Amino acid sequence: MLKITRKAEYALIALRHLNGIKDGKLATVKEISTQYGIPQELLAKALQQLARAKVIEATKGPSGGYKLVRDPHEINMTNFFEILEGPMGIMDCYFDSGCNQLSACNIRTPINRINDSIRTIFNKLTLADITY
Amino acid sequence: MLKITRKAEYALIALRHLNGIKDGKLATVKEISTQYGIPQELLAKALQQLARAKVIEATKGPSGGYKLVRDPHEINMTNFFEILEGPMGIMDCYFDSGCNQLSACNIRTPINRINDSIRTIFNKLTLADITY
DNA sequence: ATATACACGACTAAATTAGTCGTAAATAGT
DNA sequence: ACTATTTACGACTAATTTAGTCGTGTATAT
Repeated sequence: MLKITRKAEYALIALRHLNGIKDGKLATVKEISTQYGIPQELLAKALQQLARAKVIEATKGPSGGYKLVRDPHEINMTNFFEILEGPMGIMDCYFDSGCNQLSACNIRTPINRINDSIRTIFNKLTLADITY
Repeated sequence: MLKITRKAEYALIALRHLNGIKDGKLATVKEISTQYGIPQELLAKALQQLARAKVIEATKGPSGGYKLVRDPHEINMTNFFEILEGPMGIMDCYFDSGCNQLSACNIRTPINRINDSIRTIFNKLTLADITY
């Protein structure tokens, strides 16, 4: 329970890698996936999502690859996870309104408080923190 | 992502319910499941787990049911979730040692810090907090 | 006895996650 | 222009996890 997906895990490994390479240099999906033993296609998808979200930037063609384009201090983990996995909450009702229990539910308020606590943690955590 | 299971959700609703009823009184699975619109068998299982863990106490037979036996302040949420769902961590490697990425992994340390933060939140949260 | 309520393992169904494949588009080097 | 390389992306399948059901057993109050 409370697990993140492998896709997010892989993406985090990749981001950290990108953060570690020299300015201007690029890293390819292939490089990263072989270096860390990650399924290439799956990592590719994750990086595509991050590229769409403008967290990283892609260059196509030979000698292409990805690089970080944002300050690692500006990439917070709530953001990061929501790019890859959609809304982050321990229960759907934090976002959805379509709940069948509805009126009877006696834990909505406390659950929301927990959610907020977790989101606060992830809001404060940036890629820079992950990098040490 | 980072979701708790429905079973845990149902159990939380039930615990809160048990916490709200008069001292000495019991509540049955049937009552709770109909009141909150929860599948009876699934709730039954969750409560059985909590009973085994001595968080609640069962009385069999007619006019039987469950009651809380611990001080709500002593039931913390890490405990609670781990009774129902096993080890709580955003990644398995927090507990498992059998990871295939292993040596190459560049995020183990930061991931563990995140895990600790989340566990700290849940450690501090007790059933009493959930009840308001 | 009987009806009520918990205990529990086995099973099925649904949903989510993980991973693969095929194809397209851009581009650097020749 | 051709080719090899690399990202882009949707469709698909496989694996795993979660949700929910069923059958059977045991305790007990009346």
